[in-house]
Amino acid sequence: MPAQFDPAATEPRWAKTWFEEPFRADATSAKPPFTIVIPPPNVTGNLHLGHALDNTLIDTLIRHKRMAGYEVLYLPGMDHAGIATQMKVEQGLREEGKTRHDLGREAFLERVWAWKTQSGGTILEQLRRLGVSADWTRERFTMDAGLSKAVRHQFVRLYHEGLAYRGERMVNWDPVAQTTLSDLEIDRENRKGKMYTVSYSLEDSSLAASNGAAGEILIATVRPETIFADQAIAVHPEDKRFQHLVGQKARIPLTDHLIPIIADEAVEMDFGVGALKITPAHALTDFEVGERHGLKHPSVIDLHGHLTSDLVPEAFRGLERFAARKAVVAALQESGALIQEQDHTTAIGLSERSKAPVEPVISLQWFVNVKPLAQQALTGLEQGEITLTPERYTKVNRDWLENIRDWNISRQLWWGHQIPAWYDEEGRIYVPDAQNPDLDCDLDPRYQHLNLQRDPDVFDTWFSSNLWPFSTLGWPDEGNEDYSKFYPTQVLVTGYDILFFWVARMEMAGYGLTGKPPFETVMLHGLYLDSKGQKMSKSKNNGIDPLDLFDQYGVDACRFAFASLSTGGQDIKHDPRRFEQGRNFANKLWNATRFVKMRLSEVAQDLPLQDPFTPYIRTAAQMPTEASERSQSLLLLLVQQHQDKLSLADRWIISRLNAVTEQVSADLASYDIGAAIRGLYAFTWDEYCDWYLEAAKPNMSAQNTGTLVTLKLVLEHILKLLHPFMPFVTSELYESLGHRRQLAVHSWPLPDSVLHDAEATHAFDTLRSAVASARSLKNELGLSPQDRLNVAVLGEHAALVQDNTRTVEGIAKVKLVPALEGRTLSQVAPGVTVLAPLEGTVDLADWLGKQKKRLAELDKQINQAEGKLSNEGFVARAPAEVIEEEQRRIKEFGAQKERLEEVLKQF
RNA sequence: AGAACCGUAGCUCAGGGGUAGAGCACUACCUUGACACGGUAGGGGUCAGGGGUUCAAAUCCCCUCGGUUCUACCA
Repeated sequence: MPAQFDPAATEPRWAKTWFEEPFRADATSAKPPFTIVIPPPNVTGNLHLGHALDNTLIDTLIRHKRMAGYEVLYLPGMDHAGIATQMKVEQGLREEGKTRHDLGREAFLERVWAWKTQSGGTILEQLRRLGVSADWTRERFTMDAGLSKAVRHQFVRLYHEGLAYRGERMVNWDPVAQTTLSDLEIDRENRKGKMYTVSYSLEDSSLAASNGAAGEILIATVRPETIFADQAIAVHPEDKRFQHLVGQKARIPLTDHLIPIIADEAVEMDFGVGALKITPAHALTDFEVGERHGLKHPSVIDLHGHLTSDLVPEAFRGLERFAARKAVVAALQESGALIQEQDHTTAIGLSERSKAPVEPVISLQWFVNVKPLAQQALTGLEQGEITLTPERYTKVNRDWLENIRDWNISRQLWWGHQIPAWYDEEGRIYVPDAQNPDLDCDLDPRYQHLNLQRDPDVFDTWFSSNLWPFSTLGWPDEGNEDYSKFYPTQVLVTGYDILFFWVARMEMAGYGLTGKPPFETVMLHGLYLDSKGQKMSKSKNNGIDPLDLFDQYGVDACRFAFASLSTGGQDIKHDPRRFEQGRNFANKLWNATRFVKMRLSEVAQDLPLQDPFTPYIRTAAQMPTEASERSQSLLLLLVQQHQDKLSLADRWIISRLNAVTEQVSADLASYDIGAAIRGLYAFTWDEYCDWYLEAAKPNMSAQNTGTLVTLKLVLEHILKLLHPFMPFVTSELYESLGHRRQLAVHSWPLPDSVLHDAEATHAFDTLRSAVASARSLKNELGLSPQDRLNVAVLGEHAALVQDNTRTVEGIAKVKLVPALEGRTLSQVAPGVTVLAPLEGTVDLADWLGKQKKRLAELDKQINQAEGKLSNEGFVARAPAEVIEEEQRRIKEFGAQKERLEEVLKQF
């Protein structure tokens, strides 16, 4: 066994095993289900740290539950990412000098599928490196037949319930991708621009607005190129400056068009010049104002972002919107209508995919009225059917469901689920019957006399990923085994940044279509930020590739870092030191095992150290009830069989292990994965390796069967507890200890109060104090570790130390003697004072300084405790345990103080 | 404009009414038969500031300052 753990030599074999012989979920099992569906990444995507974090947390929960005896399903898959995928394939076509229209819809889609088969989905391969224990036989894709059927059923149902409708509304248009977008596919970005003050002349030149000269009214705008589509000028109804002008008319500059001046509450009096132009076709708020005032909404910008329409003076027609802005500004300036131009920062909406500024347009699209669906989800949330952790996100979830707007679900793309709606020559809509949703209307015998054309558009990708928790399990076939067994799912793990669009939509779809919550618990984690605390983005080029981290530190180390950095949904700032810590920890574990194996093979070849329950695998009938588990507890068995042969250290580590087992299980139950791994790290390193292994060293002859068995079983127990977090190294080590079945299918240890041993814990703590004191003295005396120093022990627990002479001498590398002659250097600790002969070159002043500091500290603690106890309120109101603790502290610190003063008398 | 989170050792972060913690960094010593990706002994903090509640506040409440994020946006 090499002296260093080499992840590269270990990981590929296990990753391959877990992919080729996946952990298949058995829908017919009698075990209780535990289901997590992966948040499906884009088929175009690469693994980023968010995915790695998600899936580390998921796999940790999953591996734990599998070991704990649940029928576990971890369902992997991807979504088809409508726009992203289509743009990717179109990019390829462009390089061949073609467009998708050259191929036609059918050939284009064949090409997309070919791309998907060949180069899509690398992300799932990357995920395998992470060691996820997914059921790869159940991998799903949102464009699969089954999931497509689910989408179709969803639409048909919503249509017949009156919730899906077609209408003319203002939508977000991506002029590059040539499709509508939902609000959530838009990134807001603050950009520097200009705000223009423009003069509109009043029809009645005898009037004046107080913000301009006679005969004019000034308005402010950032989009002067849209003035040709203006339908009104709006002012606030209570704005005294303009009240006399309401109902009057003004002329759009560069044209002869007159528009009314209206009053609307949406206007902010204090902003700009107090008046603004209303352009209902080109801004959402303007559209809403227009609706209130019965304005028309002519458009002057076409779907490619060019100025068009008879309303536009010929000079500007055909200009691209940003070129048009320059031209219009120049013309306004020339005509004297441009009064002012000032710098102004506006939040501009950019298409998430094409990065083009989004153009609000009025268009005929399919929408879903989500209010009733949101209401059902809200009710479920209120009733606690879904729990969010951290709990504070419940409010965010609720706010989102309460304020949700109608959802534009149609996209002008080819890649996606084509909308199952047909139109006749008069534009009437035909949608399949609710009873027979799979029958296309143009194949429906009832409609053969009509010339039906199918809607060419496809659904928003979210209109399929909202079904993911149940479409992947066979819905709409609710009699399906998988659906019956594994739905609703238990946990959803994702970043809080997509609480809004994905989580809320799954909740609505779950309640609306299955009548059940899609998941019981939503576990939200924070964003993974770069080391400066900034969000990673392509534009900033500050992304960190998890695959590089895997290479550099090993996957277990990365999983350790992800797990230990994740606390309470806080954002995670990248810190390489945490990955080093994980790497070092994996190595520590490796070497602890190496040590145990070496010693056991030297000393104990004949000992019956085989785990008596290997290959014991818990079956359905043996669900972990407390009673059945007890009889199976290896540690309990160990304690029973070797009771007389256990050393103090053995008893101590078993008691501590039991406490840690209990704590880790509790942490996992409350989804506090960070606390769980931090606790395991501390126990493994600081207690098992630093103290127990050292204490065991002098006790490892063949007669010490208690220690030899403890050594091995505690190690195996640690490997089990760590397995969900660091599956590679633990599987490898467990196997190397002689187990034939892989660690992942062994059972999760349960704590047992019988193993709690307070006496051993206190006693061993005293030994630790004695050892630490002896080491400290050796340090003061400038001795090297191998020098055997004679030390004597005084104090309340001196006898205990003497009873464990071999252990203390072995760990501290000292020689315990009954007493010392002459001057001594001493170290006072709880329960014991350790003395060493004062010889050689010692910096006495330094040592005395430290002792005085220590004395002052003791005094401070004693005074604090006495202060509390002399406070009547404290004695009257504090709990009895707290009062006893203070009394104990006075006694303990008092004893130490006494001993310390005794020691200092010599000087 | 609303909402939430954060401010603890030099750095990155745990803790979350009753004794201030970890990793890294720092100082000194140690290549001792598991591990230098290691070991031992140390140094280092008025828990952002101010009020309040309480017998007791780093922890709960309020305010201020600083930082971050989300949502909505003002032409």
